[in-house]
Amino acid sequence: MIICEGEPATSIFNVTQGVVKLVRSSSDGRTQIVGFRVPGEFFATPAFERHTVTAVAVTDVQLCRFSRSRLAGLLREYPDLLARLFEMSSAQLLASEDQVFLLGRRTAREKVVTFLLDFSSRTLLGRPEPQRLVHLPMARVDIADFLGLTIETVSRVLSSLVREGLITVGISRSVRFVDLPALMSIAGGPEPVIR
Amino acid sequence: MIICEGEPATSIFNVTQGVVKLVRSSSDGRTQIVGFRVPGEFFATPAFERHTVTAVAVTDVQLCRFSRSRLAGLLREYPDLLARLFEMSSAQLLASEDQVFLLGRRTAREKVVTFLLDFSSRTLLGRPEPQRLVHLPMARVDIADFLGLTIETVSRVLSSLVREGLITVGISRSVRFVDLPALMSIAGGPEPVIR
DNA sequence: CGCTGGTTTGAACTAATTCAAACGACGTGG
DNA sequence: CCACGTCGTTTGAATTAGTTCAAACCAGCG
Repeated sequence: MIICEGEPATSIFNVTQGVVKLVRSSSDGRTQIVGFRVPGEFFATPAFERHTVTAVAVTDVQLCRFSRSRLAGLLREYPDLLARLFEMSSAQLLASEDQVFLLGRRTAREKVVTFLLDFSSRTLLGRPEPQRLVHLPMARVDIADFLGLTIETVSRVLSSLVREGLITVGISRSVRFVDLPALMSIAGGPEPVIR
Repeated sequence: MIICEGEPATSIFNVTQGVVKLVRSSSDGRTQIVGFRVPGEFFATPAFERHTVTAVAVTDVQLCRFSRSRLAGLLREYPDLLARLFEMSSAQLLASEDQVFLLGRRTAREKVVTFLLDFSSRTLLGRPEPQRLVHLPMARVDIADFLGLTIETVSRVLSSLVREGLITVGISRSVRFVDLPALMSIAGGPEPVIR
């Protein structure tokens, strides 16, 4: 666990290696992952006094920490940095709204396929077209917690995708996209805005 | 309709009267409301070239529009304004993550009660304690679209809350909270962070 | 070799949806 | 002023997507 929901926010983090999950949880034990962070991405916005999420390492991670005071100094020194922070926060808002649509209006199958494609395109740094192969570093329980499903449902959907020949699952949580067009048509999603 | 998803973003808006809904929709007709905006709140972030949501007036509205060019000028003139924008965007991100938890991990009943209490506390400008009476300007279909439910489910939940004596519904979409403690315990939600 | 933690599969169940119909408020026109 | 149509809302019955509970499976590891 890197940071914990509710504790005083003293730093922001940049992931350089590995994957981090951001979790919201309620007192009765239900948890919802509000996002994953892969290398190159930030978490723990400095806009609030306390952390709004719990951050947990999904794999071994390497992080770059900026203390709040250091950040304040940098902001004075480089005024453009604030614009960059604003941009990042806006991009995260956009991603969060995508997730809202996903959770509110899409079926289990659509959720899983969308997750596979999204995560795939996010982890191949720079390369534009969707990869045919993606490695999922997180357990089923994390995928389920991200998609608002149970692990059994995630597992069943993956099995059915394999049965229908759309994907194959290899060892160590790797997934190969066999019928990419079909997968993309299942993912569909909100009207694609040029982003 | 005030702005439309995907069209070039030329302005940002501040609501001064009435209520606006922000909608994401997919090509197959499913829609998800990602937020409501009440007087005092902004929408249509200037961070992207194109609008990421469709904004529709729920009631008669009065808006204050800032063109992008005007905003750019203001940003040059008042550097602190950017910090304010960043804050607003962060607050919206927080709200969006709340909604993610709501959609992903809570039951229909919890969703509806949470919505009632949240909307109530948001519309009473300034007054801190939750009001006993709230006016819902939007139709059932909008509540359903916000909570990822159907109108029938929303209606059924409200009926059951009335039957159990937790609320009463008056004319013209007004709702009175009869047993506020019980409602708040149903709403519960993620661990309350001091915000 | 046997244990452990994650994953898959099966069967029963349930929360929420779907389909259908009745209901009620409201505005319009006779 | 009242009948009528419209649109939003409520209620009911049947259906289903996803969950729950349970057991089997499997890979990695001491």
